Amino acid sequence: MTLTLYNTLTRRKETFTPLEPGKVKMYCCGVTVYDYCHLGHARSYIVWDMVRRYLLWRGYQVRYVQNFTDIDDKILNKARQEGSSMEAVAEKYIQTYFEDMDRLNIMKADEYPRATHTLDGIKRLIHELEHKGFAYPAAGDVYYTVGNFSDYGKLSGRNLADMQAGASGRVEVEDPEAAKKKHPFDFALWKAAKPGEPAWESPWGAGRPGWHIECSAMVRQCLGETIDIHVGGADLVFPHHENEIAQSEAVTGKSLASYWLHNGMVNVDGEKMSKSLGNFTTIRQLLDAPNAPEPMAVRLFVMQANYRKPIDFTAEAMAAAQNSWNTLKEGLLFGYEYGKQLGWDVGQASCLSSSPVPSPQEQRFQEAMDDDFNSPGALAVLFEIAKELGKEGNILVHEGKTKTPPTQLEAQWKTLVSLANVLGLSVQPETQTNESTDGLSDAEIDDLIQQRQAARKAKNFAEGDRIRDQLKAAGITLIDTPEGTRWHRN
RNA sequence: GGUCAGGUAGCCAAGUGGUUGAAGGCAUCAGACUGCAAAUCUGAUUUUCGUCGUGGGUUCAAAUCCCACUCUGACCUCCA
Repeated sequence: MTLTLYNTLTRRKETFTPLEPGKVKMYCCGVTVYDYCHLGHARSYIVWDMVRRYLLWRGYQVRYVQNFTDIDDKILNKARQEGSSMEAVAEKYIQTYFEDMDRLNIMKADEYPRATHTLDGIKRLIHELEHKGFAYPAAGDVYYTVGNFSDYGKLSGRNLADMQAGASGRVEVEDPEAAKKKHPFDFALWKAAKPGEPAWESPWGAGRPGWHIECSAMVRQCLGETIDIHVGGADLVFPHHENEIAQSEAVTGKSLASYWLHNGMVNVDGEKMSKSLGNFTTIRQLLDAPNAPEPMAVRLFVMQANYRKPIDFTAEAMAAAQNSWNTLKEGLLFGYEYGKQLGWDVGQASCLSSSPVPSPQEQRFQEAMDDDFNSPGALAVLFEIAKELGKEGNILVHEGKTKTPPTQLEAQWKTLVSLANVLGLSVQPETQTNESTDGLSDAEIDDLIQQRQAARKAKNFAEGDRIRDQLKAAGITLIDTPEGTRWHRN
């Protein structure tokens, strides 16, 4: 089986062939750190985390690099608002980025380059561009000469003439840079320092780098002149990624990346979630709200759709994803709950590895994921196993034993856990049982259940139901079975 | 206006010519179970004509290929 992926550059699915067998160099455009991440960011990084994990599972050695843009007007504005500095604002939101991503179980990148740490590489690149005739200085700024790069527009499928025609019909915004540019689509590589703003010395005078140049410099510095996979949000295709190509390829004469992958946007009421529209929900707002979905439900929400298609964020959809996760979670917890009873050595989930011979489920999983990361198809396999284990678990609870051989259940469970892990979906069995929520201890709950049982035995159902309601209000759900009452925290 | 991506059953979402009489999830309803519930299980909402945005066409055969139309979103400005 071969892995195929949809390449924005060619607008079709292609077989994946790394530059170097068995190794993948992957670069992801990260965030500009001036605010908390919202669900659009969450989707993007969940998707690329999934891709990375899948490549690892497929046996590739993956080097994954993701940047932080820590020089930017929006960061400066924020700093002014808060009476703070650009560094302080950037540092704060880099930390909150990590906090949010940790909760979503997103693996750490191998390297996190920052614009402020890449100035030498940026200046060198601009210098080379200037030397090769792709850049020109203008009153302290330096601009890229779009017209000199013949491939300009190859990624986004546009040409300069069309864009100018289109732009003419749009409202012209007062742009102080416009007067300095030779061509309206030329873009800034270096911006002259403004009074009171952070600036770095350069051959063109004090100033700071433009946005696009940092990624070109970082890719080159961290991964080399050509990488395998370059990823980011679909809104970055133009102009950001187009400009990256223009910058890097003009200098190296080699293609920047073999494959360009882009994730679809998160929509709210049919419109893209974005800062400017004000229709965004931050990751922490969502996860910290009352009745918040679990982080894994958010992952599931994202992965239940194809990564390239837009998804509509609604409270209903999120609630549905939480319910879906509950189903999956039950299957994932099966081994922790019943493994001992079935006589198998559970060991540590992290040590689980799939058996050398792929099971039919693993094959179907791989088939789906090999097809441009068809995570909805892959999840169908997980749900089938989880449902089956859930059923078996129910039988075990009610009858104390099952007809299915324990070794078979063990294999099923291990398959489920390992495949779920490929999608970054995992459960923490310890915290499932030892949560000390809302003051009620396990003993107190057991005691209340005893009281309820006594009341029911005495046909005092009003009292029995009262206790049930009381526990429900405290977030405890009771499950009555012929053998007794089980309970769990919601 | 230009470029690109899509419109699948109550909702989300796979499926890109016959084994799909549409995977999987969610939801709702009914039955079993229960003192009543919850959880769970079974079935239905999706089985013969007419289901896959609409209308044509190709084919022995189409959700799946072709043409036209229509609707939606993204990008063309910072944006994951």
